[in-house]
Amino acid sequence: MPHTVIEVSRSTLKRLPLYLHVLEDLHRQKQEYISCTALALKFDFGSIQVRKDLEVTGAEGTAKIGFRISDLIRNIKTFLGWHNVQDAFLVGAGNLGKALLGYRDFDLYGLNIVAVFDKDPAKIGTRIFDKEVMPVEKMPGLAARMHVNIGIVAVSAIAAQEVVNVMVASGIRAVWNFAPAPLEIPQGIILENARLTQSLAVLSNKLKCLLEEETKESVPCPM
Amino acid sequence: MPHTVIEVSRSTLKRLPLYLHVLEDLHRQKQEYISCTALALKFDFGSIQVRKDLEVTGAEGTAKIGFRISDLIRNIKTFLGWHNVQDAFLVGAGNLGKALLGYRDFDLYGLNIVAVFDKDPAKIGTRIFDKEVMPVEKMPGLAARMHVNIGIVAVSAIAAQEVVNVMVASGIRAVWNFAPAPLEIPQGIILENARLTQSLAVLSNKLKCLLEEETKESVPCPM
DNA sequence: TCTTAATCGATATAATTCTATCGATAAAAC
DNA sequence: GTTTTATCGATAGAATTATATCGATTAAGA
Repeated sequence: MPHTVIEVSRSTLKRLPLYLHVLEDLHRQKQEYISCTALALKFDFGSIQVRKDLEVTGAEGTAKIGFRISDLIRNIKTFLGWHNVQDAFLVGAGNLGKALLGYRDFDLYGLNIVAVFDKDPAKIGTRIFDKEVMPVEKMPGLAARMHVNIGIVAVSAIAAQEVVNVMVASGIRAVWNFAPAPLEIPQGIILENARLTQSLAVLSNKLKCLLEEETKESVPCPM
Repeated sequence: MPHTVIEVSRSTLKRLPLYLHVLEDLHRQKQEYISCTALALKFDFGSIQVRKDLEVTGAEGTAKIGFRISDLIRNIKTFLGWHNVQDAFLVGAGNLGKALLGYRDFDLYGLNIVAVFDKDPAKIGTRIFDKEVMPVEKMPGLAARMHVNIGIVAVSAIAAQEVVNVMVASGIRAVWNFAPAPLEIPQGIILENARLTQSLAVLSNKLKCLLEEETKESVPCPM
Protein backbone atom coordinates (compact mmCIF):
# COMPACT_ATOMS: atom_id res chain seq x y z
CA MET A 1 0.00 0.00 0.00
CA PRO A 2 1.60 3.26 -1.08
CA HIS A 3 1.91 6.10 1.39
CA THR A 4 -0.44 8.97 0.81
CA VAL A 5 1.80 11.96 1.32
CA ILE A 6 -0.30 14.76 2.76
CA GLU A 7 0.88 18.10 1.49
CA VAL A 8 0.18 20.75 4.07
CA SER A 9 0.85 24.33 3.15
CA ARG A 10 2.43 26.67 5.63
CA SER A 11 -0.61 28.90 5.23
CA THR A 12 -2.95 26.14 6.31
CA LEU A 13 -0.70 25.30 9.22
CA LYS A 14 -0.90 28.89 10.38
CA ARG A 15 -4.65 29.05 10.14
CA LEU A 16 -5.24 25.94 12.23
CA PRO A 17 -4.44 27.62 15.56
CA LEU A 18 -6.86 30.39 14.67
CA TYR A 19 -9.63 27.86 14.33
CA LEU A 20 -8.52 26.22 17.53
CA HIS A 21 -8.91 29.43 19.53
CA VAL A 22 -12.44 29.97 18.32
CA LEU A 23 -13.40 26.34 18.70
CA GLU A 24 -12.19 26.18 22.27
CA ASP A 25 -14.19 29.30 23.04
CA LEU A 26 -17.30 27.71 21.59
CA HIS A 27 -16.57 24.48 23.41
CA ARG A 28 -16.47 26.35 26.71
CA GLN A 29 -19.82 27.84 25.77
CA LYS A 30 -21.15 24.28 25.40
CA GLN A 31 -21.78 24.59 21.68
CA GLU A 32 -21.61 21.14 20.09
CA TYR A 33 -21.50 21.63 16.33
CA ILE A 34 -20.35 24.28 13.91
CA SER A 35 -20.35 24.61 10.14
CA CYS A 36 -17.53 25.94 8.03
CA THR A 37 -19.77 28.79 7.01
CA ALA A 38 -20.28 29.84 10.61
CA LEU A 39 -16.63 29.39 11.50
CA ALA A 40 -15.50 31.44 8.51
CA LEU A 41 -17.54 34.40 9.70
CA LYS A 42 -14.97 34.88 12.45
CA PHE A 43 -12.23 35.48 9.92
CA ASP A 44 -11.64 37.46 6.77
CA PHE A 45 -11.52 34.46 4.49
CA GLY A 46 -14.18 32.14 3.13
CA SER A 47 -15.84 28.95 4.22
CA ILE A 48 -14.22 26.89 1.46
CA GLN A 49 -10.82 27.82 2.81
CA VAL A 50 -11.90 26.68 6.24
CA ARG A 51 -13.24 23.40 4.95
CA LYS A 52 -10.10 22.65 2.99
CA ASP A 53 -7.94 23.43 6.01
CA LEU A 54 -9.96 21.19 8.30
CA GLU A 55 -9.80 18.44 5.72
CA VAL A 56 -6.05 17.95 6.23
CA THR A 57 -6.58 17.17 9.89
CA GLY A 58 -8.85 14.31 8.91
CA ALA A 59 -11.96 15.90 10.33
CA GLU A 60 -15.27 14.65 9.02
CA GLY A 61 -18.47 16.61 9.11
CA THR A 62 -22.12 15.94 8.56
CA ALA A 63 -24.24 17.65 5.97
CA LYS A 64 -26.55 20.37 7.26
CA ILE A 65 -25.12 20.40 10.77
CA GLY A 66 -21.37 20.69 10.21
CA PHE A 67 -18.55 19.41 12.41
CA ARG A 68 -18.56 18.25 15.99
CA ILE A 69 -16.48 20.85 17.80
CA SER A 70 -14.82 18.43 20.19
CA ASP A 71 -13.72 16.30 17.24
CA LEU A 72 -12.26 19.32 15.45
CA ILE A 73 -10.30 20.38 18.53
CA ARG A 74 -8.89 16.90 18.94
CA ASN A 75 -8.03 16.57 15.25
CA ILE A 76 -6.28 19.92 15.03
CA LYS A 77 -4.31 19.33 18.21
CA THR A 78 -3.23 15.88 17.10
CA PHE A 79 -2.27 17.16 13.70
CA LEU A 80 -0.11 19.92 15.16
CA GLY A 81 1.44 17.60 17.70
CA TRP A 82 -0.11 19.59 20.53
CA HIS A 83 -1.68 16.59 22.18
CA ASN A 84 1.56 15.31 23.53
CA VAL A 85 3.12 18.19 25.41
CA GLN A 86 6.75 18.79 24.50
CA ASP A 87 9.26 20.00 27.03
CA ALA A 88 11.28 23.07 26.09
CA PHE A 89 14.28 25.06 27.27
CA LEU A 90 14.12 28.83 27.30
CA VAL A 91 17.30 30.83 26.95
CA GLY A 92 17.18 34.50 27.90
CA ALA A 93 15.69 35.71 31.16
CA GLY A 94 15.09 39.26 29.96
CA ASN A 95 11.75 40.89 29.42
CA LEU A 96 10.81 38.72 26.50
CA GLY A 97 11.82 35.58 28.36
CA LYS A 98 9.69 36.60 31.30
CA ALA A 99 6.76 37.31 29.04
CA LEU A 100 7.05 33.88 27.46
CA LEU A 101 7.32 32.21 30.86
CA GLY A 102 4.25 34.07 32.00
CA TYR A 103 2.28 32.91 29.01
CA ARG A 104 0.55 30.05 30.78
CA ASP A 105 -1.49 29.04 27.76
CA PHE A 106 1.50 27.34 26.16
CA ASP A 107 0.45 24.15 27.91
CA LEU A 108 -2.64 24.13 25.73
CA TYR A 109 -0.44 24.40 22.68
CA GLY A 110 1.77 21.48 23.46
CA LEU A 111 4.63 23.43 24.95
CA ASN A 112 6.01 23.17 28.46
CA ILE A 113 8.97 25.30 29.46
CA VAL A 114 10.92 23.21 31.93
CA ALA A 115 14.03 25.30 32.45
CA VAL A 116 15.39 28.81 31.96
CA PHE A 117 18.96 29.72 31.13
CA ASP A 118 20.90 32.95 30.96
CA LYS A 119 24.47 34.15 30.59
CA ASP A 120 24.21 37.07 32.99
CA PRO A 121 25.59 36.11 36.45
CA ALA A 122 23.25 38.65 38.05
CA LYS A 123 20.25 36.73 36.77
CA ILE A 124 21.50 33.24 37.51
CA GLY A 125 19.94 31.82 40.65
CA THR A 126 16.97 34.16 40.61
CA ARG A 127 13.50 32.73 40.16
CA ILE A 128 11.00 33.70 37.48
CA PHE A 129 7.51 32.25 37.72
CA ASP A 130 8.80 29.52 39.97
CA LYS A 131 11.62 28.56 37.64
CA GLU A 132 15.24 28.97 38.61
CA VAL A 133 17.50 30.71 36.11
CA MET A 134 20.52 28.54 35.34
CA PRO A 135 23.82 29.20 33.57
CA VAL A 136 23.86 28.26 29.89
CA GLU A 137 26.70 25.83 30.56
CA LYS A 138 24.29 23.51 32.31
CA MET A 139 22.15 23.07 29.22
CA PRO A 140 23.98 20.20 27.50
CA GLY A 141 23.84 17.95 30.52
CA LEU A 142 20.23 18.70 31.31
CA ALA A 143 19.05 18.35 27.72
CA ALA A 144 20.40 14.85 27.48
CA ARG A 145 18.98 13.80 30.84
CA MET A 146 15.53 15.33 30.29
CA HIS A 147 15.15 14.47 26.60
CA VAL A 148 14.21 18.02 25.68
CA ASN A 149 13.59 18.64 21.98
CA ILE A 150 12.65 22.30 21.78
CA GLY A 151 14.83 25.34 22.46
CA ILE A 152 13.45 28.86 22.68
CA VAL A 153 15.82 31.72 21.89
CA ALA A 154 14.84 34.92 23.70
CA VAL A 155 18.19 36.72 23.72
CA SER A 156 19.59 39.65 21.75
CA ALA A 157 20.47 39.34 18.07
CA ILE A 158 24.17 39.35 18.90
CA ALA A 159 24.00 36.46 21.34
CA ALA A 160 21.51 34.38 19.36
CA GLN A 161 23.86 32.41 17.13
CA GLU A 162 25.99 31.36 20.07
CA VAL A 163 22.93 30.18 21.98
CA VAL A 164 21.72 28.16 19.02
CA ASN A 165 25.11 26.51 18.70
CA VAL A 166 24.91 25.37 22.31
CA MET A 167 21.37 24.15 21.78
CA VAL A 168 22.30 22.11 18.75
CA ALA A 169 25.31 20.67 20.56
CA SER A 170 22.97 19.75 23.42
CA GLY A 171 20.77 17.68 21.16
CA ILE A 172 17.91 20.13 20.68
CA ARG A 173 15.91 19.22 17.58
CA ALA A 174 13.78 22.34 17.05
CA VAL A 175 14.64 25.98 17.66
CA TRP A 176 12.03 28.67 18.15
CA ASN A 177 13.81 31.94 17.58
CA PHE A 178 12.62 35.32 18.87
CA ALA A 179 15.87 37.17 18.16
CA PRO A 180 15.86 39.45 15.12
CA ALA A 181 18.77 37.71 13.46
CA PRO A 182 19.08 35.15 10.67
CA LEU A 183 20.45 32.02 12.31
CA GLU A 184 22.52 29.28 10.80
CA ILE A 185 21.65 25.74 11.78
CA PRO A 186 22.77 22.35 10.53
CA GLN A 187 20.60 20.21 8.27
CA GLY A 188 18.02 18.17 10.10
CA ILE A 189 17.41 20.72 12.85
CA ILE A 190 14.15 22.63 12.69
CA LEU A 191 14.28 26.41 12.86
CA GLU A 192 11.22 28.58 13.17
CA ASN A 193 11.48 32.32 13.49
CA ALA A 194 8.84 34.23 15.43
CA ARG A 195 9.70 37.59 13.98
CA LEU A 196 7.78 40.54 15.29
CA THR A 197 9.25 42.80 12.66
CA GLN A 198 7.58 40.87 9.86
CA SER A 199 4.20 41.50 11.34
CA LEU A 200 5.15 45.11 11.98
CA ALA A 201 6.24 45.49 8.36
CA VAL A 202 2.81 44.54 7.10
CA LEU A 203 1.16 46.93 9.52
CA SER A 204 3.50 49.79 8.69
CA ASN A 205 3.07 49.44 4.98
CA LYS A 206 -0.70 49.35 5.23
CA LEU A 207 -0.72 52.39 7.46
CA LYS A 208 1.62 54.26 5.15
CA CYS A 209 -0.73 53.58 2.26
CA LEU A 210 -3.75 54.64 4.29
CA LEU A 211 -2.17 57.91 5.34
CA GLU A 212 -0.87 58.67 1.85
CA GLU A 213 -4.28 57.97 0.41
CA GLU A 214 -5.75 60.59 2.70
CA THR A 215 -3.31 63.42 2.10
CA LYS A 216 -2.70 63.14 -1.61
CA GLU A 217 -6.03 62.16 -3.10
CA SER A 218 -6.18 59.20 -5.50
CA VAL A 219 -2.87 57.58 -4.72
CA PRO A 220 -3.10 53.87 -5.40
CA CYS A 221 -2.53 51.46 -2.60
CA PRO A 222 -1.75 47.79 -2.58
CA MET A 223 -4.26 45.53 -0.78
CA MET B 1 -1.44 59.35 -16.96
CA PRO B 2 -2.86 56.21 -15.41
CA HIS B 3 -1.73 55.13 -11.99
CA THR B 4 0.57 52.15 -11.92
CA VAL B 5 -0.85 50.13 -9.06
CA ILE B 6 2.00 48.27 -7.41
CA GLU B 7 0.86 44.89 -6.21
CA VAL B 8 2.86 43.89 -3.18
CA SER B 9 2.30 40.45 -1.78
CA ARG B 10 2.17 39.88 1.93
CA SER B 11 5.02 37.43 1.53
CA THR B 12 7.24 40.03 -0.04
CA LEU B 13 6.33 42.50 2.67
CA LYS B 14 7.40 39.98 5.27
CA ARG B 15 10.74 39.29 3.63
CA LEU B 16 11.75 42.93 3.39
CA PRO B 17 12.61 43.27 7.09
CA LEU B 18 14.75 40.15 6.81
CA TYR B 19 16.81 41.83 4.12
CA LEU B 20 16.95 44.98 6.17
CA HIS B 21 18.51 43.19 9.14
CA VAL B 22 21.26 41.69 7.03
CA LEU B 23 21.84 44.88 5.08
CA GLU B 24 22.20 46.96 8.23
CA ASP B 25 24.70 44.44 9.54
CA LEU B 26 26.73 44.70 6.34
CA HIS B 27 26.43 48.46 6.40
CA ARG B 28 27.92 48.56 9.87
CA GLN B 29 30.75 46.41 8.54
CA LYS B 30 31.37 49.12 5.90
CA GLN B 31 30.43 46.90 2.97
CA GLU B 32 29.20 49.07 0.10
CA TYR B 33 27.60 46.77 -2.45
CA ILE B 34 25.86 43.42 -2.49
CA SER B 35 24.31 41.25 -5.17
CA CYS B 36 21.04 39.37 -4.92
CA THR B 37 23.00 36.16 -5.20
CA ALA B 38 25.10 37.00 -2.18
CA LEU B 39 22.12 38.25 -0.19
CA ALA B 40 20.11 35.13 -0.97
CA LEU B 41 22.81 32.96 0.59
CA LYS B 42 21.70 34.25 3.99
CA PHE B 43 18.25 32.76 3.50
CA ASP B 44 16.64 29.57 2.37
CA PHE B 45 15.21 31.00 -0.81
CA GLY B 46 16.76 31.98 -4.11
CA SER B 47 18.32 35.07 -5.63
CA ILE B 48 15.47 35.64 -8.05
CA GLN B 49 13.09 35.90 -5.14
CA VAL B 50 15.34 38.48 -3.55
CA ARG B 51 15.61 40.50 -6.76
CA LYS B 52 11.87 40.52 -7.28
CA ASP B 53 11.29 41.62 -3.70
CA LEU B 54 13.80 44.45 -3.93
CA GLU B 55 12.23 45.53 -7.22
CA VAL B 56 9.02 46.62 -5.51
CA THR B 57 10.92 49.09 -3.35
CA GLY B 58 12.20 50.81 -6.47
CA ALA B 59 15.80 49.77 -5.89
CA GLU B 60 18.09 49.81 -8.91
CA GLY B 61 21.23 47.76 -9.21
CA THR B 62 24.19 47.64 -11.51
CA ALA B 63 25.21 44.63 -13.53
CA LYS B 64 28.14 42.69 -12.18
CA ILE B 65 28.34 44.58 -8.87
CA GLY B 66 24.78 44.49 -7.54
CA PHE B 67 23.02 47.02 -5.33
CA ARG B 68 24.39 49.83 -3.19
CA ILE B 69 23.59 48.77 0.36
CA SER B 70 22.79 52.24 1.64
CA ASP B 71 20.31 52.69 -1.19
CA LEU B 72 18.63 49.40 -0.42
CA ILE B 73 18.25 50.27 3.25
CA ARG B 74 16.74 53.62 2.39
CA ASN B 75 14.41 52.13 -0.19
CA ILE B 76 13.13 49.37 2.05
CA LYS B 77 12.60 51.71 4.98
CA THR B 78 10.76 54.22 2.85
CA PHE B 79 8.64 51.52 1.31
CA LEU B 80 7.61 50.16 4.70
CA GLY B 81 6.99 53.59 6.09
CA TRP B 82 9.80 53.16 8.60
CA HIS B 83 11.54 56.37 7.68
CA ASN B 84 8.98 58.52 9.41
CA VAL B 85 8.66 57.19 12.93
CA GLN B 86 5.06 56.66 14.01
CA ASP B 87 3.95 57.19 17.58
CA ALA B 88 2.08 54.33 19.23
CA PHE B 89 0.06 53.59 22.34
CA LEU B 90 0.65 50.38 24.21
CA VAL B 91 -2.16 48.86 26.25
CA GLY B 92 -1.25 46.20 28.78
CA ALA B 93 1.55 46.61 31.29
CA GLY B 94 2.03 42.91 31.92
CA ASN B 95 5.03 40.85 30.98
CA LEU B 96 4.46 41.14 27.27
CA GLY B 97 3.92 44.87 27.50
CA LYS B 98 7.16 45.22 29.43
CA ALA B 99 8.99 43.14 26.86
CA LEU B 100 7.72 45.30 24.03
CA LEU B 101 8.64 48.46 25.89
CA GLY B 102 12.12 47.12 26.44
CA TYR B 103 12.55 46.36 22.78
CA ARG B 104 14.53 49.48 21.98
CA ASP B 105 15.03 48.57 18.35
CA PHE B 106 11.49 49.57 17.49
CA ASP B 107 12.78 53.05 16.77
CA LEU B 108 14.69 51.61 13.84
CA TYR B 109 11.50 50.08 12.55
CA GLY B 110 9.48 53.23 12.56
CA LEU B 111 7.71 52.66 15.84
CA ASN B 112 7.83 54.81 18.94
CA ILE B 113 5.79 53.85 21.99
CA VAL B 114 4.78 57.12 23.60
CA ALA B 115 2.40 55.97 26.30
CA VAL B 116 1.37 52.88 28.25
CA PHE B 117 -2.10 52.11 29.52
CA ASP B 118 -3.58 49.51 31.82
CA LYS B 119 -6.83 48.73 33.58
CA ASP B 120 -5.30 47.40 36.79
CA PRO B 121 -5.28 50.10 39.51
CA ALA B 122 -2.22 48.46 41.04
CA LYS B 123 -0.20 49.13 37.91
CA ILE B 124 -1.44 52.63 37.20
CA GLY B 125 1.06 55.22 38.25
CA THR B 126 4.03 52.86 38.21
CA ARG B 127 6.84 53.45 35.74
CA ILE B 128 8.15 50.97 33.17
CA PHE B 129 11.22 51.93 31.20
CA ASP B 130 10.66 55.54 32.07
CA LYS B 131 7.05 55.53 30.95
CA GLU B 132 4.20 56.09 33.37
CA VAL B 133 1.34 53.60 33.23
CA MET B 134 -1.95 55.44 32.77
CA PRO B 135 -5.58 54.39 33.09
CA VAL B 136 -7.21 53.33 29.83
CA GLU B 137 -9.81 56.07 30.25
CA LYS B 138 -7.18 58.67 29.45
CA MET B 139 -6.53 57.22 26.01
CA PRO B 140 -9.21 59.01 23.97
CA GLY B 141 -8.11 62.46 25.09
CA LEU B 142 -4.41 61.77 24.60
CA ALA B 143 -4.86 60.11 21.21
CA ALA B 144 -6.58 63.16 19.80
CA ARG B 145 -4.04 65.57 21.27
CA MET B 146 -0.96 63.58 20.20
CA HIS B 147 -2.22 62.40 16.81
CA VAL B 148 -1.31 58.80 17.53
CA ASN B 149 -2.19 56.32 14.77
CA ILE B 150 -1.00 52.99 16.11
CA GLY B 151 -2.35 51.00 19.04
CA ILE B 152 -0.61 47.93 20.44
CA VAL B 153 -2.76 45.37 22.23
CA ALA B 154 -0.80 43.43 24.84
CA VAL B 155 -3.60 42.29 27.12
CA SER B 156 -5.35 38.98 27.67
CA ALA B 157 -7.66 37.49 25.06
CA ILE B 158 -10.69 38.33 27.21
CA ALA B 159 -9.85 42.01 27.53
CA ALA B 160 -8.64 42.50 23.96
CA GLN B 161 -11.91 43.34 22.19
CA GLU B 162 -12.78 45.96 24.77
CA VAL B 163 -9.35 47.57 24.40
CA VAL B 164 -9.68 47.67 20.63
CA ASN B 165 -13.07 49.32 20.91
CA VAL B 166 -11.57 52.10 23.01
CA MET B 167 -8.70 52.45 20.57
CA VAL B 168 -11.01 52.78 17.59
CA ALA B 169 -13.16 55.27 19.45
CA SER B 170 -9.99 57.22 20.22
CA GLY B 171 -9.15 57.59 16.55
CA ILE B 172 -6.47 54.92 16.28
CA ARG B 173 -6.01 53.86 12.65
CA ALA B 174 -3.93 50.69 12.98
CA VAL B 175 -4.05 47.98 15.64
CA TRP B 176 -1.17 45.62 16.32
CA ASN B 177 -2.67 42.75 18.26
CA PHE B 178 -0.68 40.38 20.47
CA ALA B 179 -3.70 38.84 22.17
CA PRO B 180 -4.66 35.35 21.03
CA ALA B 181 -8.17 36.35 20.04
CA PRO B 182 -9.86 37.16 16.75
CA LEU B 183 -10.81 40.82 16.96
CA GLU B 184 -13.61 42.65 15.27
CA ILE B 185 -12.81 46.06 13.86
CA PRO B 186 -14.73 48.44 11.64
CA GLN B 187 -13.92 48.88 7.96
CA GLY B 188 -11.06 51.23 7.28
CA ILE B 189 -9.11 50.38 10.42
CA ILE B 190 -6.01 48.28 9.96
CA LEU B 191 -5.61 45.15 12.04
CA GLU B 192 -2.47 43.09 12.16
CA ASN B 193 -2.14 40.08 14.40
CA ALA B 194 1.27 39.13 15.78
CA ARG B 195 0.28 35.65 16.72
CA LEU B 196 2.90 33.54 18.40
CA THR B 197 0.77 30.44 18.15
CA GLN B 198 0.94 30.49 14.37
CA SER B 199 4.67 30.30 14.45
CA LEU B 200 4.50 27.64 17.14
CA ALA B 201 2.08 25.61 15.03
CA VAL B 202 4.56 25.39 12.19
CA LEU B 203 7.33 24.38 14.57
CA SER B 204 5.20 21.78 16.33
CA ASN B 205 4.05 20.15 13.15
CA LYS B 206 7.58 19.94 11.76
CA LEU B 207 8.84 18.46 15.00
CA LYS B 208 6.00 15.97 15.14
CA CYS B 209 6.90 14.83 11.63
CA LEU B 210 10.57 14.59 12.49
CA LEU B 211 9.96 12.49 15.57
CA GLU B 212 7.46 10.24 13.83
CA GLU B 213 9.89 9.72 10.99
CA GLU B 214 12.46 8.46 13.46
CA THR B 215 10.32 6.03 15.39
CA LYS B 216 8.24 4.49 12.64
CA GLU B 217 10.51 4.20 9.64
CA SER B 218 9.27 5.51 6.29
CA VAL B 219 6.43 7.64 7.49
CA PRO B 220 5.82 10.42 4.99
CA CYS B 221 6.17 13.97 6.18
CA PRO B 222 5.00 17.21 4.63
CA MET B 223 7.74 19.74 3.81
C1' DT C 1 -44.33 12.21 3.77
C1' DC C 2 -42.51 15.32 0.64
C1' DT C 3 -40.23 19.47 -0.16
C1' DT C 4 -36.87 22.85 1.01
C1' DA C 5 -32.58 24.60 2.62
C1' DA C 6 -28.05 24.11 4.36
C1' DT C 7 -23.86 21.87 4.34
C1' DC C 8 -20.30 18.58 3.18
C1' DG C 9 -17.02 16.49 -0.04
C1' DA C 10 -14.96 16.31 -4.49
C1' DT C 11 -13.59 18.30 -8.58
C1' DA C 12 -12.54 22.09 -11.54
C1' DT C 13 -11.17 26.75 -12.34
C1' DA C 14 -8.92 31.09 -11.23
C1' DA C 15 -5.45 33.76 -8.94
C1' DT C 16 -1.33 34.25 -6.90
C1' DT C 17 3.35 33.33 -5.96
C1' DC C 18 7.61 31.40 -7.04
C1' DT C 19 11.25 29.89 -10.29
C1' DA C 20 13.60 29.56 -14.65
C1' DT C 21 15.36 31.57 -18.95
C1' DC C 22 17.53 35.06 -21.87
C1' DG C 23 19.48 39.20 -23.61
C1' DA C 24 21.86 43.45 -21.99
C1' DT C 25 25.46 45.50 -19.31
C1' DA C 26 29.41 46.32 -16.67
C1' DA C 27 33.61 44.83 -14.39
C1' DA C 28 37.54 41.79 -14.45
C1' DA C 29 40.80 38.72 -16.75
C1' DC C 30 43.63 37.78 -20.55
C1' DG D 1 41.30 45.75 -26.78
C1' DT D 2 38.91 41.56 -26.68
C1' DT D 3 37.03 37.82 -24.15
C1' DT D 4 35.05 36.04 -20.11
C1' DT D 5 32.13 36.15 -16.16
C1' DA D 6 28.79 37.85 -12.97
C1' DT D 7 24.82 40.32 -12.46
C1' DC D 8 20.64 42.93 -13.49
C1' DG D 9 16.08 43.50 -15.58
C1' DA D 10 12.30 41.61 -18.09
C1' DT D 11 9.54 38.00 -19.65
C1' DA D 12 7.80 33.42 -19.64
C1' DG D 13 6.62 29.29 -17.42
C1' DA D 14 5.77 26.17 -13.36
C1' DA D 15 4.01 25.43 -8.94
C1' DT D 16 1.31 26.55 -5.35
C1' DT D 17 -2.70 28.41 -3.13
C1' DA D 18 -7.27 30.13 -3.08
C1' DT D 19 -12.00 30.16 -4.86
C1' DA D 20 -15.98 28.52 -7.30
C1' DT D 21 -19.19 24.87 -8.84
C1' DC D 22 -21.98 20.76 -8.37
C1' DG D 23 -23.97 16.57 -6.79
C1' DA D 24 -24.86 13.98 -2.44
C1' DT D 25 -26.62 14.07 2.11
C1' DT D 26 -29.10 15.30 6.09
C1' DA D 27 -32.11 18.00 9.12
C1' DA D 28 -36.13 20.93 9.37
C1' DG D 29 -40.53 22.66 7.84
C1' DA D 30 -44.83 22.32 5.00
